[in-house]
Amino acid sequence: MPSDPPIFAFLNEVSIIEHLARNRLERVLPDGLRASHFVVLNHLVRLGDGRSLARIARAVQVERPAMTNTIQKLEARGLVRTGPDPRDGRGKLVYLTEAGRAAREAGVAAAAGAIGPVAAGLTPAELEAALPTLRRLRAALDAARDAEEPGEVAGGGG
Amino acid sequence: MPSDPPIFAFLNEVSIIEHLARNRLERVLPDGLRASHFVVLNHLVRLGDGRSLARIARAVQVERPAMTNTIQKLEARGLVRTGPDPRDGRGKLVYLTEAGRAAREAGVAAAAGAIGPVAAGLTPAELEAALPTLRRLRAALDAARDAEEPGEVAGGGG
DNA sequence: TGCAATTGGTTCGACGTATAACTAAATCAT
DNA sequence: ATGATTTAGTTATACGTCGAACCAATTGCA
Repeated sequence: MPSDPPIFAFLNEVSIIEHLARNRLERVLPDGLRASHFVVLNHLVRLGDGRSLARIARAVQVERPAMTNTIQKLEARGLVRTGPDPRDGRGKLVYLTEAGRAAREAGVAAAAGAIGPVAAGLTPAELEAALPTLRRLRAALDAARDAEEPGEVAGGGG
Repeated sequence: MPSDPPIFAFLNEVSIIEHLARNRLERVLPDGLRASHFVVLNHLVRLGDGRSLARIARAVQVERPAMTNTIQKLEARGLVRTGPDPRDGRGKLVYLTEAGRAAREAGVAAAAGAIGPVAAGLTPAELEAALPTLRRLRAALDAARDAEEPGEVAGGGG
């Protein structure tokens, strides 16, 4: 049964890597911060805060209920604060607090410490060589989502 | 803040691709089969059945309780059957049923139909070019898991 | 202007997975 | 042999995510 087109082998590796990397990341993240929370913090630092839940949800590829949950947790920890959107009565904008920025910095450092050594066997050049393929595949999958809004997608990440 | 080593950008893409691909896969899998269930079916077809839960769990990178749950669901659906391990009184071996093999075939077909077109923009050669990097990174992450058994890892995983 | 369709945020219910803990059986060491 | 350690499978608990449903607000269209 050699029916194993490269795309399947590719996605298989991707899925295992995602799993291992997320587990590893969450093990070192400060204060029990979840990977999904960290991703949101990162997103706000990198792309700017004052964004609505729905916008962030689209960007980091989760459904709105998940983002409601994430933001509630982050707010309970004092890492973000929220306020109404003056331009849209439905909206709710999310802002980073100083603690949030600090947590993000700590998270980045922890991530670097945990992932860096693992990636030591791979050269940056090698990783960068594979990146375009990943980006194209991600873009294709994103576009295939029933032409739902392909919107902005979380930038570089880390 | 250019602190974005390729490894982070890489993992960011990986995590998004995993998410989109899994969602897409589960949307087409027959009978509400979950991706994690499909992975186990696939594993047994490809590498042979008559394996213990723990062995399968290690191979597909989930904890044992998750595998207990998965096998219970698969057994309830009649896709696998289980029996004691004659060589190990603790063990429980998992066997595919005909329905299980059929479900796997249907899943593969569905996956091909759902993923194939998406990957149309990427040439097999391009994907294969990136594969070694993915494999090396996966191996590195796997080895980094505190030297827990790096054991067999699910093969190509189509 | 007024009503339909869409969008934002939330809650509810279902589900998969992780960790911790427990029992049984196998393995190791002395 | 015998007790300590490890491993297999399971259960309990916590938690994050999804899909469906709901209401409020906005947008689109007649």
